[in-house]
Amino acid sequence: MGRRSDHSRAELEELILAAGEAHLAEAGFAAFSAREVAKRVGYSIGTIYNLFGSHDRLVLAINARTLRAWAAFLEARLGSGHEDRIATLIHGYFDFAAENRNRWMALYDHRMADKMPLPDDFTAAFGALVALLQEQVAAARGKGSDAETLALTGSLVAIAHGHCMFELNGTYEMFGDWRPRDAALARIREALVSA
Amino acid sequence: MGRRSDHSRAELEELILAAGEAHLAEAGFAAFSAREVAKRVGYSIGTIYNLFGSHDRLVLAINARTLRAWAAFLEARLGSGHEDRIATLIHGYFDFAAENRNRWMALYDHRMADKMPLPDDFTAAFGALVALLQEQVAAARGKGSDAETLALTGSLVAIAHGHCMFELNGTYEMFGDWRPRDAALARIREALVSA
DNA sequence: TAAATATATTGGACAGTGTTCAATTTTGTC
DNA sequence: GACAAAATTGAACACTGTCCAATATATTTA
Repeated sequence: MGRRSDHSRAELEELILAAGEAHLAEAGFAAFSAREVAKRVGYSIGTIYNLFGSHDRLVLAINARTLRAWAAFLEARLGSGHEDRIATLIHGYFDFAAENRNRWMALYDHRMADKMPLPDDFTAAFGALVALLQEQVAAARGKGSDAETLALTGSLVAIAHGHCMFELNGTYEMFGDWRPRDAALARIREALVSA
Repeated sequence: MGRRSDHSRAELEELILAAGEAHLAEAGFAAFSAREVAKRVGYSIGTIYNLFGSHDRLVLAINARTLRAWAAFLEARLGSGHEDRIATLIHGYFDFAAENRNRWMALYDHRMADKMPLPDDFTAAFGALVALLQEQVAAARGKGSDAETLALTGSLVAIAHGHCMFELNGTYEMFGDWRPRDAALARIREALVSA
């Protein structure tokens, strides 16, 4: 029924993303449905496709939000003034993932079709998160070029990711009473010492 | 229709799993379809449901095969006689994942509904893979209880997993010219030294 | 052997999905 | 008010997982 000035374009986008985020958090990636999001905001499925183009891009837009929320979460933790900033980051990493299970999982559940380039806001959100982490890694090791620090950051994030994933998907049960979170911190400390 | 003695129950299962594996390898987890598997083996969709019960359990059965293939792949590499067995394992880990992208990804794409226990053959296949790895970790460190070795194995696998995932899903591009495979090996060496 | 029972197999039906797009309704402009 | 532009709709399409009454084949019994 034509342009509804109930909401501006930007407001409508925000509305859809907020509803989509809630739906994703409740249902998980596999059960996420664009039609359900449309139902929640009271617009038709067509409108969602006009604004976001595809299921994929809607998920990516929500994922970009998740990345921004994650970065904000970590910054808040860092701001709380604990002096062991690496431990603060690792616990923040795991806590965010655990408290936002489905949203965090969706970050990795979603595979982009072939080599379609990622939307800019997604890449930007990821870049901001990486920059935040890199800064702390740089401070923790003191020495080394930016390129080396960036590469080391990649490795430390990969460590955290692997351990966090195993904690959330139950794989950890295969390894006795192994505690992924503590192990991640230990491995990252070892890597920083060796660097 | 009716019972076709063309294939015994076991033969039919094998037929379906082989076709399903091929389809999964070609299409990837997101596009995997039980109907397509039925089409490939020339049976109806109902037959697949009679044998496997659900889409989920069909995927799990294929995933169990992938785990067994992965373990066999690693054993073959270890048998080739290179003396640096840790490096052999890491390269085997990454090579298998790269050569069987979609099948390897499906291992992690698939999330079981809630706390439904995994089928026995899946758990067994996973256990065998872990045992294989644990044996090499035990040899590499020489000392320590079985429980400690198992926990360390979990941590090393998590490191490999995180790095391998970042290599396959393109995340590595965010970290300059970082090479996940080499980094994984370096981190694992550090962890073994520190252990 | 023929009849009765047990077991496989089928494929239509259902509710849901992502995606497209002609038709419709609203808004902005002259 | 008339016209053009833009936004919104929802039916249509091809697909999915899942269920299950009907059917076809095997096996067992008489």
